[in-house]
Order: sequence, then C-alpha cells, then structure tokens
Amino acid sequence: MSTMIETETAADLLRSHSLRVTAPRVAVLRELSAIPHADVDTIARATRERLGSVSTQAIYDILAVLSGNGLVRKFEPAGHPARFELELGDNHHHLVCRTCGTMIDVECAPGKAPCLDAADDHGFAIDEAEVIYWGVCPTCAAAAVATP
Amino acid sequence: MSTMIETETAADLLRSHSLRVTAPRVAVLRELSAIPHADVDTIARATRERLGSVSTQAIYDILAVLSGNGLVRKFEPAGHPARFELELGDNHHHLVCRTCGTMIDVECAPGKAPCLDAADDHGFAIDEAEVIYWGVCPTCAAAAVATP
DNA sequence: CACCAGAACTTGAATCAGTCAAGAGAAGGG
DNA sequence: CCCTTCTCTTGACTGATTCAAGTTCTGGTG
Repeated sequence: MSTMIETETAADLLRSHSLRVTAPRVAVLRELSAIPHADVDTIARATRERLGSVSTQAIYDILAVLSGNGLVRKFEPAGHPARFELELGDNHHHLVCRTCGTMIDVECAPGKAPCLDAADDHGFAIDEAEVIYWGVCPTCAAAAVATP
Repeated sequence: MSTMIETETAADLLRSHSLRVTAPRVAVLRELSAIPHADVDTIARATRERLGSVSTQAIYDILAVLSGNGLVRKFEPAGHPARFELELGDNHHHLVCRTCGTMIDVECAPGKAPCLDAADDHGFAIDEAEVIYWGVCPTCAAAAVATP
C-alpha cells in the first residue's frame, strides 16, 4: 500500500536536483509514489485526472528527465511497455508473471555479493545488473489447473 | 568466431524436435549459428542472401516456432529490438554496452547458487532469471575520453 | 515587480518493431 | 501419388515511442 507523497515533498525533490518545478512534474512524481510499476499510459491517465490535461509527450519528457537525473528508475520487461518507479536506492529486482504480467519487487539476494559482479567483465565498465525473474503467479497457476 | 553449422545438422535439429524441415528454417538456424545475438533484420538479410527471397513475416514465424520449441533463445534488451541465439543449454547472461549496443555473453557466476534463486519468490513458480549487465565497452570508454 | 532567456509543454506527424489475417504453396504421412 | 496440415507470402495494421516546430511558463535579473 504505497502512500502518495505530498506536493511539497515532490517539489523539494525537484529543487534538490536543480530541476524546474512544474505542475506536471509534481503530479507525475506523486502518482509514481502511489502506483507501483506504472507505465506511461497509466501515469498519463492519473496525471490528467489530477491536472485536467497533460500531453502524452510531456509525460515522456518528464519521465526522461526524471530518470536521467536519478529520481526515477525505468525498466522494460520483454513484451511490456516501459515501467517506472521512484528511485529509492535499494537496487531491488523484479518478478514478472508470464501469464498476467503482474510485477512484484524482489530484494537483491541478501548476504550475497552485490549484484554488480559478472563472472568476467570483458573490460566493460559495468554500472548496473538488471535482473528480471520470470514465472507464474499463484493466481494464474491456480487458474491454469482449473482450466486445463 | 562462431562456425556455421551444416545444412544436415540444422535439418536434424528440426527433425529431433518434430518440426518440418524447410529451406527457410534451415537457413535461419544456420545463420543463427554464425551470427551472435542477431536481430530479426540481420537474420532476414542473411537468410535472403542465401535463399534469394524470404518474407519478413516468415522470419518472425520461424523464430517464434524455434524459441517455442527450445531451439532458440530470445532476449530483448531495453532500447534494442529482440535478439536471438541458438539455445546451447549453458544459461549464460548478457553484457550490453550503453553506448554502441555491443553485446557479449557472460558466464553465469561460477560456484555460486544457480541464478534461479530470488530472495523471496512470493509464491510464484519462477522458471527463469534473466540477467543483463549494462556498462560501457572498452572502445566506447576510450572514445569518450578522447572526445569529451 | 516586470522582463527576458531558456526550459518545458502542446500539437501533430512520423518511425520502428512487431502482429494480424487471408490465401497460395509445400512437407510428409497414408 | 494424394491429401491434410503446416508453412510461407502479401499487405494492412497496431502500439509504443520519437521527432519537430511552435507556444507557454519558470525562475533568475534589472
């Protein structure tokens, strides 16, 4: 149950990153705090409900700026439009249901080496290890048994 | 330096999975054995060079059948079209350059628990852990220093 | 407090990757 | 050799995202 952050909190977040404070940006940040793994369409819808009218392009621009400044994390599971979430610095991963697309946060395996280790980095400067777990959620698994 | 598999080898591969042997399928399999991390366009181009003319839709269909039957692995790094490679059963991961898009195979971290462990599976039946390492390749890193 | 420059937003068209659908053609079991 | 079924071709179409040009607004400055 995420709770939506306050307008002032969102504005401060923007200021602390030297970004201009605008109504659409504040609204997008607030919605992101309330909707887990939101896609562009969902964010646009929610933002419009709050502000009356915002162009889709603006949503794309805002999300690009926010993720470019490390305020927001973007991830793109195969077969789904891009998803966004507030960057909380916890480097968690994602678990996606192959059947219904439900997405859940998963802790980075605890007590193990940080996920940034590749066995051999081939000279690359690796800055991120993206992990997506694919499977079937309990609900879909139950439905599959019921309807074979 | 991958070496292209023989026509007969490709045909046998198809037969062993009860799939019909057709010229386009054999050609796609052969090209996949020669081109690492090939995308649809690259495969189509190479296949046409060999066979004269094959529809793009056929390439999509063939790749769908091949990956549906476990002959081919598909992966979709954010911001790039889907990539395909022969399934060799080694469950390796991928390292992608953020600048030029170069992709390299990376061993699954050796000696560690298999990559299928999430810290908490939330009741999901997890069947795959997809890992993509993001970074900058040596060439692009050097170029970035030269042209600041 | 009004002004200005540059950043942000709107509008509308365009692109790219991939999918859908209907019909013509070929693989391979009988 | 023939028939059924799967495969391939053709062409239209969709969804997600990007590009480009013009208008509006934010926030620092006089």
